[in-house]
Amino acid sequence: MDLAMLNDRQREAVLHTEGALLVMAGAGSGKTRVLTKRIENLIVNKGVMPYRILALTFTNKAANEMKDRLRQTCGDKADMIYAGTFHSICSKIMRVNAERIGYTSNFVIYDSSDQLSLIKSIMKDFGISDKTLNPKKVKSDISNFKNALTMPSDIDEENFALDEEVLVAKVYKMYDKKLKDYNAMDFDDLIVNTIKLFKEHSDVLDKYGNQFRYIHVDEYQDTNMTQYVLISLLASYHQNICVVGDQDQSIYSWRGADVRNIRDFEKDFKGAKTILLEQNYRSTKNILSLANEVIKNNGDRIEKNLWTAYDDGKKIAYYCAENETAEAQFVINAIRSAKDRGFSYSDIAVLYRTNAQSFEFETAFKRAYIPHKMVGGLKFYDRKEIKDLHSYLRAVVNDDDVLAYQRIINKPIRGIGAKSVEKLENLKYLENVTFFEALKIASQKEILSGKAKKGLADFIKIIEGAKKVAKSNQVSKVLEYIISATKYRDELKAEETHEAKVRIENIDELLSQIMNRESLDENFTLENYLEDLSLASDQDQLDGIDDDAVLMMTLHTAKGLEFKLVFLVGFEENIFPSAYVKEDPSLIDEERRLLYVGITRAMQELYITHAEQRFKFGKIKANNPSRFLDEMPDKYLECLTNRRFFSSKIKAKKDAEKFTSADSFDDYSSGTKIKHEYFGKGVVIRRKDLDDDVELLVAFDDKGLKTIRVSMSNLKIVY
DNA sequence: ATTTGTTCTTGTCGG
DNA sequence: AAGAACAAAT
Repeated sequence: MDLAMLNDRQREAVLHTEGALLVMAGAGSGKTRVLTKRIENLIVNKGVMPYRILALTFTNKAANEMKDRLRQTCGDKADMIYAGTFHSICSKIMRVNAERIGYTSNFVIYDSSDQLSLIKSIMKDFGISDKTLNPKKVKSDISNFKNALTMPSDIDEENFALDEEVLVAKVYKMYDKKLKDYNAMDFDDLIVNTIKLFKEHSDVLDKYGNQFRYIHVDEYQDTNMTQYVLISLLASYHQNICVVGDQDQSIYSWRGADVRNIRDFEKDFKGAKTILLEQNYRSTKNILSLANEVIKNNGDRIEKNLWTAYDDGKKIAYYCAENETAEAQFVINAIRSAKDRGFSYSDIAVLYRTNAQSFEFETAFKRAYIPHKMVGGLKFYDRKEIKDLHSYLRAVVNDDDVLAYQRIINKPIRGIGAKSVEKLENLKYLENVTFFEALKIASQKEILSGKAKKGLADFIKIIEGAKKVAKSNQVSKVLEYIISATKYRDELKAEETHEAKVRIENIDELLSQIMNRESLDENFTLENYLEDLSLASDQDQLDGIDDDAVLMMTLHTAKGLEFKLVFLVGFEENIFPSAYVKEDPSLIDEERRLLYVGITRAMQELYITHAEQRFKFGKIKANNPSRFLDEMPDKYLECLTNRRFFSSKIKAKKDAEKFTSADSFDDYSSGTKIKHEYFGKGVVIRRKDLDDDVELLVAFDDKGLKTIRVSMSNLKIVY
């Protein structure tokens, strides 16, 4: 095995196989290489059987890449290592052992939108309005309960002082019951139920604990409490656990990730060794220095000395555009120039804070004939027609997937409305049978109205037909059956709209994707398909694409990736950092870490852009440059704008002083109610954005119409 | 009483 | 664009 390509620290991490090991790996310090080499060393030099190695990665793509690299040195044995995300490994374990905790192995996995619709329907049943409880808040509360391993049975409502908390607990209990009744698990359940399985069935834990002699966890800074518990249980058998991570790149606290895991690793695993990887092999000095300068502003972090042997490279280009169109145009020009200088499209990525920003770039790229690919975002699989067809497939696999049945039972319209569905679900509980059984019973009895009864009979026929096809045919055949039996395509065709045409194209695309998978893997089953679908990550879309195209994605999705050229766009207050920091200032540190991740994706050139005005929710809004701009020393930056660059920095500071407790320029859109020092209360009629100021036409309650400049007046927004 | 069609509101980040 | 609230139709 070739260890020469590793530096001393990396080599140490590769060879330190016994006991607990924490690798603090700065951005671009070669952690993937270390993990792969480490596993290779275990297999090749230490003769460890591959199935005794567990590697938990952040995406399936990372796991596949690891296997691909290992296959080159270890051969087909590489496929036997257990590599995957926490969720996919847990799902694998649950499929084998589901019966032990009251599930069957064909359970479905509910995604966020499934969760939300289930929560909404439960709230409706309880008569809780959306105003009393925000369903999204309930969803995150439930997730927090699960991530703290607080089971519904652990909750005693007596302990809650607030009515709201009591209600959330009530919803949580029903939510948990329904998931079990539906033979479904949400993402949190995959982990929590595996822990439950291990705790309640020591023989199962023994099996896996003994099997996994070497455990690896990548991106450890983004693991949550349940994931920590899970690996602790498994690692208690052989104590060989290696985690890799970087505190400064922790960007998922909003979904339960807890940096305490990485911070307390040495306490949690006795005798742990820590190795620091501080040499960066990715970026130029300018890029790395900028990243270091920015992240310095975070409190509560361990100082790190990330360095590179590379040259200074180009300065970071900063561009302040007039509006979002000009911002996209600047990016296009810079891409063309990069092409002329010998870069490929695929060397380039456009990174943004929110998916909504992608639209402008997509249209601009299309117009400019720049090949591009959007990663993540509104996913293909989130489209209505695809979700409908998938729900049919889910219904075929799982008789109790009530959510899937609810979605499709009246698609196409069969006269089975909400009330009928409610009756049907009641019947399921009354007769204590699966939902599909309940449908069959209902169609024989006089429970539904004539029209609904007829529709139900048709529906049952379709599902039974599809089940029959599924028994002895490939997935594509089942789907084709469903499409023709439901006349799904025919109905769209009859619509004769552009939208319907696109939907038909999507359906055909879905079919061809499935057929493609079938041609590659003869054991490709419907169950496999649904499983892969629910566990796929955004980055997985990059697997196997080799088009020469500019990639567009969110900063979160870009984690772990690198590009020669990076465009960091929308560098503005209320976008990056997100407007949510206004409500909760403690969020700023994570925004800064996200920026750190963004900057360190760049290898050679980094461009940061900002639009002074942009359309948002149908209105023009002016945005100040990101406050993070002030944290970037001028010596690393080069201004590529004929507009005011440094003045905008000064302006931001000036604004901050003037409006410490008030609001910044961007909040004075038309319709805003304001209060003026002398003129009193009024409403903004029109706003005009000047170079360094904003001019407002205001209708004052007492003084009539006045034109004022925001910078000249002491204004407050009246809510 | 239910279902179907229409208008209105809303919008981080994702396995 | 999609779901929710509301109005109209059966």
